[in-house]
Amino acid sequence: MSMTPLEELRHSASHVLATAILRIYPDAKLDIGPPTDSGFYYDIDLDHKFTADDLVKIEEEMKKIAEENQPFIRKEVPRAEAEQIIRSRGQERYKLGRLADIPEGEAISFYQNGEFMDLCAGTHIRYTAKLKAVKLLSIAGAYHRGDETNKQLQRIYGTAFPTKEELANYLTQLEQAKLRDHRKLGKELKLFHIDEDVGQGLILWTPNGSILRQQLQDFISGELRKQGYSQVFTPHIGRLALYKTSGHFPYYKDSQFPPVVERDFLDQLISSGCSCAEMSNRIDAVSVHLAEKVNKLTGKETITKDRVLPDDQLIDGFLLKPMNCPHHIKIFASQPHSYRDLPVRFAEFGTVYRWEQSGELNGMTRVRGFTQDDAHLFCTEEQVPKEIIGCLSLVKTVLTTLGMADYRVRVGLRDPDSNKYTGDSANWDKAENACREAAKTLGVPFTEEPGEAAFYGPKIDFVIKDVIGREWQLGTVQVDYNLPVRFDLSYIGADNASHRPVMIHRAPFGSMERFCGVLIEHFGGDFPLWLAPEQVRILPISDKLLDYAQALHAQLLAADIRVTLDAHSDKLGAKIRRAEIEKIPYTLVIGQKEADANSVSVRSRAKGDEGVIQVEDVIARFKSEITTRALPVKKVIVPGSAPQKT
RNA sequence: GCCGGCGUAGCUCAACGGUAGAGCACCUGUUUUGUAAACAGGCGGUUGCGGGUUCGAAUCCCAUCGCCGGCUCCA
Repeated sequence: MSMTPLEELRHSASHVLATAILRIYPDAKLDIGPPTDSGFYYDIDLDHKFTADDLVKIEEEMKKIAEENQPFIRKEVPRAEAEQIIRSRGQERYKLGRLADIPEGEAISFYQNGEFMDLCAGTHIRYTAKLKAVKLLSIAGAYHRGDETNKQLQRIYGTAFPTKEELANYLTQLEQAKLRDHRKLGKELKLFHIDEDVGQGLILWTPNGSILRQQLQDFISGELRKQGYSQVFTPHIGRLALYKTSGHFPYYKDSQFPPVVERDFLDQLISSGCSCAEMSNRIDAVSVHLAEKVNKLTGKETITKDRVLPDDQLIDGFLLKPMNCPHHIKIFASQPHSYRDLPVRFAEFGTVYRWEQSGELNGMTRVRGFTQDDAHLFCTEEQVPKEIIGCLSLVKTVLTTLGMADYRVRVGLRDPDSNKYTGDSANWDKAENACREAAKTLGVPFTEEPGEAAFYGPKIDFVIKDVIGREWQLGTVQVDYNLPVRFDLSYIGADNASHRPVMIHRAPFGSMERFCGVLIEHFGGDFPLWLAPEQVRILPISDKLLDYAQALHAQLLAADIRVTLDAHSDKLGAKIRRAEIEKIPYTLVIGQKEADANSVSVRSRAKGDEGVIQVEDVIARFKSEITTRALPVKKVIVPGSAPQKT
């Protein structure tokens, strides 16, 4: 495996990090230290817990090692000698396991710099003196081999660049990215709130954030009408049996909110002294009737005998819905369908709830309750390719409209070694092919990733990075041959026989919460006019202009523009400053001159003072900018800093 | 869930064993303003919640909740 020069530099930095750590903490047991996209890390097992002060000390030691200008020397050895080297250095705890990973017949190499020697395939820079710009960034926990049943090690993250300037630039970039963090902007611009009394990962949309979301929903709804979708509404809960039929329960029990058990059952259970374990079994269990039905439809023992209990043993209850599909399926199944009706497309902004582990929650991007811009398409097998392409074009429309170009496309296929997938493999092959072919039409590079499929079918995901480089799946299109079988869906074909439809699940935004989180960061809070919660603010330069200001305010409101009036008795500069901080796209300054001429002085956030314009003209301009969903002009000024006074 | 760090006024932060403070925001006056901060006064905190140590706790200890960075997970 060859490394780029930058990776080589960073990987060498991780060796120097290990060298420094062993100098200060000789008892440290090393695991691995690879380069990453933005730097490097080393995983270390040590009783002493590293602190921020330790990082400073370690970094100083690393500088010394760089100054010592040690050469990196490669040494290839036979396996037995490798083992002996590792033992002699007291590093057998993890390194022997890493040695065992190297296949027989492959070269076993060590790299030595100074007194330090590490099992390593390489490659490296030639001398430590080339490490001129290294910075240790953070300490984190990480499981050995990424397996949570293994011991958790301490991971030290750092980064390195060829020059000090590049490092400084990178660190500045990191700082600036933090200013755009949706959690920070969400608070500053009053877009959303998370309250611990309401619960972790549950978003409260404040008025400003609600405008943003509503605008996006209106936008997508308009696109859906053009594409022949039907709006539906469904409740937030469904009976357990529904999810036992779909297969979502109990397979995903750990990532669902626990079921709501009916009161009668609860009373009964309490009086009968039912144990927790027994209760859990009886909730998970499936009736004889349902098991037989599902097994017959799927043609195999999908629901095993050990999950079946007699009806009087079953505990009924409801589940907060973890997805909308079963509800939409039931709408489809509620009426007979002819091939002439297909495709049937049901759309709903459907709110779902999932029990994410507390440590995984993150602002709006990883939450426990979220609203998918969901839809389910029911079509014939022949219609699948065209429908997938239709869905993809919708996602593209969305991303293009918002100027989001920095995303990647992932075709999620099943993992051939896993048994979590339902349905027969011929259908899987068809569905995977349809996805692959549709992805090719996108005109965007995509990767095929085994193991990324949903349990019921393959999918095409749009993945976008947040300001600190974390990837989030947004839009998704999934092909499903399985749920139609489980729910015994059918339509009458031209041959007057019953046929099985194919389902497509799709959500161009993914979830409103995650999408808005990413969107806030994408725009850094400087939303295009059509999305800005407050589009225009009127700034009278004195109270004497209030009458004119109020008339103007009414006029803009009548034109359906989100406008406010700053009636504080502050100087103009203060009003402008406030509007800038709140990232209001346009301010209209009015003084006597403007009032006399039925005009306004326009100041845009992007360009500053744009001069005096007639009221009718400025309204027309705003309306046009809103209806075309124009993207904001990039500001030249760096975010967060005021322009210098001249 | 796990490892580590952090919770002080609406916001950003100070006080680090000895009477909880500043700026901004907000309210009230004064000011009537021309493109990024007028002036004065006022309101506002059982220091996340609960225990403990101490003459005395925001500060030290324990527990719990929440947040942050990773890890694991993500239908």
